Amino acid sequence: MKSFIGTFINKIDAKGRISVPAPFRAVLQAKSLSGVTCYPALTGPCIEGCGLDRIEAMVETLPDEPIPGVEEDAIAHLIFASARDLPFDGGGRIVLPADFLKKAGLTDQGAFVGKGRTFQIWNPSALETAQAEMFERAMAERESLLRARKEAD
Amino acid sequence: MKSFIGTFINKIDAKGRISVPAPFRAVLQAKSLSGVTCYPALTGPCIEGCGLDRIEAMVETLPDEPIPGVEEDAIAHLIFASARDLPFDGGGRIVLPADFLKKAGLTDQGAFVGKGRTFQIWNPSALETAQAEMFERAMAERESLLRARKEAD
DNA sequence: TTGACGCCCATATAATCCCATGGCATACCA
DNA sequence: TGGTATGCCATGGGATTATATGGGCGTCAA
Repeated sequence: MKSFIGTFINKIDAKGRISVPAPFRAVLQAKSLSGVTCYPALTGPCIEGCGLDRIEAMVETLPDEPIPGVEEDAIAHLIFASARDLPFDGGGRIVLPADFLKKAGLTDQGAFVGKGRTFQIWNPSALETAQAEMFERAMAERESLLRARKEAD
Repeated sequence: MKSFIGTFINKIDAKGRISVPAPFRAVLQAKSLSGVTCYPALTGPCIEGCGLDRIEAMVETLPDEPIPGVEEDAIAHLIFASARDLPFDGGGRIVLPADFLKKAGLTDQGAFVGKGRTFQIWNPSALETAQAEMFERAMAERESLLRARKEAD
């Protein structure tokens, strides 16, 4: 199973088009997919994407109750209602809908960030800020772990 | 299971290419891999590498929730965002991306350092400095251990 | 009619492949 | 044992291909 790896910055043209990085396209082509499925990320100001197969797998995991509970309904709504299937054009580009551009603060450039099973599309400068924060937090986490280990000795 | 052992210094050409040492390639070929996966090391000014299988194994350990927590999201980000899959060319070389060259201070030469399950790529002179420091610290550690043992007698 | 959208082609640049070379170590032969 | 042949490996450069990106044209719907 190939995964989405690496960060690639591409341009967004006047039509809202952006090239999906070739390595990411290769991951999808391995599943015979000719497009990506995108939805607003719940964890940050960016767009998340994956293959349609993953979305369909999500459907399977949801309980198929005739009368869904409030929780399931909310989850289904968040993911499925706002998800869009974006097909590649001849050059491997997708068109980002206006609401996605707005949600992620995208203007002239988009950064594709690999996340393993999924990827995200960020405004490059927002990405830099967010990454710095994540790094800080990870380092702090690491420090406290080392301290705990030392005390345990 | 073969592991990455030894140190090899190879040239970096104008295109950013560097030959992966044949013994290292053999380790990867044993796993039917035709490339290496590299990422900036957290512990020092160098690039770390391993087989793609090792990264994919990490994907498996991550929880596969439709809605990831912020924590899991950050972990996936730190692992995958800065990693790159670098395939071998016909001569067993890889091309090092510009940001890797910068991170590790690489210019005309790179030192491949075996670390068992992984390996690292260093600027040769930076490696020498770092190794001297590591040696100093190891010796100091040894001294204090010996002293502690003597007091215990 | 005016956008929005899908589809096509054009192009510069960057990445990838391919082959040639020289050095080193090993294997082979006289 | 000395000398030579062979093969692998690291490296250089050129040719070919892929990629990212810009723009044009027809179709459909508001």
